[in-house]
Amino acid sequence: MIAAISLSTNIPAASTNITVTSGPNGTQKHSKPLTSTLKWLAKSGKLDEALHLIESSPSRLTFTELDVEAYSLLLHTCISRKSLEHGQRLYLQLLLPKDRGNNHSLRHNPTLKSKLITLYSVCGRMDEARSVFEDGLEDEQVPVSVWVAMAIGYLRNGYLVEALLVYCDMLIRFVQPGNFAFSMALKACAELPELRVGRAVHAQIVKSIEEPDQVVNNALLRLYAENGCSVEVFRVFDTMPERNVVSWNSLIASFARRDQVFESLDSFRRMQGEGMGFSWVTLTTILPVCGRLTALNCGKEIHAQIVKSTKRPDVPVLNSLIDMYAKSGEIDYCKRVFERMQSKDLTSWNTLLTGYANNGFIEEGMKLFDLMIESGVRPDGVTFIALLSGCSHAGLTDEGRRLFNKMKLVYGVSPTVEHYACLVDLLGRAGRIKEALDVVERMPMKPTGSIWGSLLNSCRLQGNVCLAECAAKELFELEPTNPGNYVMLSNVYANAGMWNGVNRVRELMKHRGIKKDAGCSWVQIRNRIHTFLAGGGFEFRNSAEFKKVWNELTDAMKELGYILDTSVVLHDVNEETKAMWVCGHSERVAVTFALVHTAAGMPIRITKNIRICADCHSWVKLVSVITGRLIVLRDTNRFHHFKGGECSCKDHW
DNA sequence: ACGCCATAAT
Repeated sequence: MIAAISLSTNIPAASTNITVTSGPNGTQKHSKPLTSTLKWLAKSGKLDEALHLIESSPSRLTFTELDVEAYSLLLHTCISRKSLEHGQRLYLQLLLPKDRGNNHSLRHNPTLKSKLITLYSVCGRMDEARSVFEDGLEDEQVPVSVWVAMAIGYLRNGYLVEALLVYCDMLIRFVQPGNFAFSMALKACAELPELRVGRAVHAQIVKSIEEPDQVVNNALLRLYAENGCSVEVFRVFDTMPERNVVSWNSLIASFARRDQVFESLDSFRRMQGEGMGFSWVTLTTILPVCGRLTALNCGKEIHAQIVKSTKRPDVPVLNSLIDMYAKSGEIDYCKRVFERMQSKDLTSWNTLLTGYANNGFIEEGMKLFDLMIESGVRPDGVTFIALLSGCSHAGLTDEGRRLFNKMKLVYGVSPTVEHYACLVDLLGRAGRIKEALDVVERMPMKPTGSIWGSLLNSCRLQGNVCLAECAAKELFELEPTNPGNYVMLSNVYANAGMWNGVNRVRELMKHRGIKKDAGCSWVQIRNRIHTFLAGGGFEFRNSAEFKKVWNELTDAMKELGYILDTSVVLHDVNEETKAMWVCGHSERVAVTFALVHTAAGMPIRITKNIRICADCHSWVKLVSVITGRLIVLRDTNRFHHFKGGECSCKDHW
C-alpha cells in the first residue's frame, strides 16, 4: 500500500514524494523522507502542517533516533514560539498507548522530556511542567539534563527555592551535577541571595571532575558580585582562563545593581581599554548608569559607538539611550532617537513619555499619549504613572483627575496603589486636601507608605500641621527607617514656627538612630564627575576663581533686586548662620564650579540627591539671566530647566 | 540548543 501525502506549500523538491510503506508484520514504518519532511517543517516553523502529518498517520509507528530528532526540532520551534497548543498535541502523540504500536521509550526520552518541561515553563505552566518531570521519576534513572530543565523552569518563573530543591533532590539520587547544573544552582543562590549555599556549590565545582566552563565561572562571578564579596569577585575574575563579554557585563551589572555607579563605569572603561568590545547588553547596562550620574558625555560617547556599529541596535539599547538622554534633560535627543527607531515597544513609548513628564513638558506628553493610542499601542500602568505624575508636576489637577477616571474605563488599566498615590499627590499639591483624604478613605486597598508620604508632603506644602501629624504617625509605622519622612514632618513644624515639634522629631530620630541624608550635588566636566556636599567644597570656595565668579554674581543679583530668603533654613539659629548655610547649599557651589570650568554659553547640568530649596531656585533663575546659560537642574523629584530667568516648572514643584 | 549578562515609574 502506498499512500502519497501531498502538502500544499513549498516542500523542497527532494522530499516531494513522501511515502508511508507497510512494514513486514502489517504495522507501518516511516520511510526516512517523512522524518526529514518533519524536520524541514519544524525548521520553517510550519507546526500546523507537521502536526497534521503526524496526527493523520493511520497508526503509531516504531520510532527511530531520527524521529527523536524531528520531534526535538518541533518542540524547539514550539518553545521559541511559546506555542503551548502545538506542544500539547505533540505530547499527546508521545503518550499514545503501547498497544497501538507506540514504542514506550519516546515518552521517557530525556531530550524530549527536557524540551517539554522547558516549553511548559516558558509558558508559565509550572504544574504541567512538574507532572511531565515526575512521570517516571520513581522507576527510571533520570539523567541530569531533565533535572536541570526542571530547575531552570522554576528559575525562569522566579521560584528560586524550588529550583534549589530540585538540585538537592538530584544530588540525593546520586546524579552527578555537571556544568549546566552548577550554573543553574549558582544563579538561584545569587538571586535569593543565599551566599552560604552558593559557596557550597562552589566547593562542589572545585571537587568535580569536570572543569568549570565559561558560563559557570560567569555565574560564580555574579554570585559573589551580588553579595558584595569583592575579594572573591576579583579572585574568580583573575583566575578564570578567559573572560568574555558576558563576564564583563555581569561585573558591570552587579555594580550597577548595588548602586556602585563609579565602580560600574570604571569596569566599563577597563573593558573598553582591554579591547573586549561590547554587546548590546553591555550598553543597556551602562546607559542607565550614565543616566543616574547625568554623565551626558559618557552617554553621548556610547551613542556614537551605537551609530558607528555595523550591527543594528536592538530595541532595549535604544530604549536605554532615550532614558539616558531624558535623565540628562536632553529631551530633543530623546525625541530624535525615538522617531528614528525602526521598531518600538511599549517601553520605548513609556520611556519617552516619562521623560516628557519629568522634564515638565506635559503638553508634549499628552500629544505623545494620543499618538500612542492612535498607533494602536496599548498603555499599561507605567504609562499612567508617567501621565499622572506629569499632571501633578504641572499643576493640571482636573486633567489628571479625568485621566485617572478614564484609565480603567477607557483603557482597561486597573489603578494600583501607586496610581492612587499619584492621585493623592495631584489633589494634595493643589491644596485640595479634603478630596485627597477622600480618595485615601475610599480606595479599595490598604494605604501604603507612598500614600501617606504623598499626603504628608501635601500637608507640608499647605501648612496643615494637624493632618501632617496623622499621616506621619502612619508613615513612621510603615517605614520607620526612612529619614525623608522625619525630615518632612520636621519641616512642617518649622514652617509653622513650632520649634518644640522640631525638637521632638529630632529626638525621635536620635533615639531610633536615623540620620538624614546630607544634601549633595554633582556635575560632569569633561570625563570627571565633581561632587559637592552641602556646607563643603571648601577648597574650591576658598579659591580665587570661585570668589571672582561668586562676587560678580552677587553684585549682579543685588542690582536685579535679589534678597536672600533665609526662611528656607528650618533650624532655630541666628540670621547670619542661616545666610551662611543657604549660600553653602550644594547646588550653588556646583553651579559656580560649572561656570568656572565650562566655556561661556554652554549649558550646565546639575544633579541633586534631594529637592532644591526655594531660595536656590530663585538664585539659579537669576544666574540663568546673568550668564545667559541654560541650566538644567535635576532633583529627586523632577527637572528644572532654567533659561532667561524662567524655570520650566513654572515655580510649581 | 537545558545554562551566564539588559531597558521604563513614585
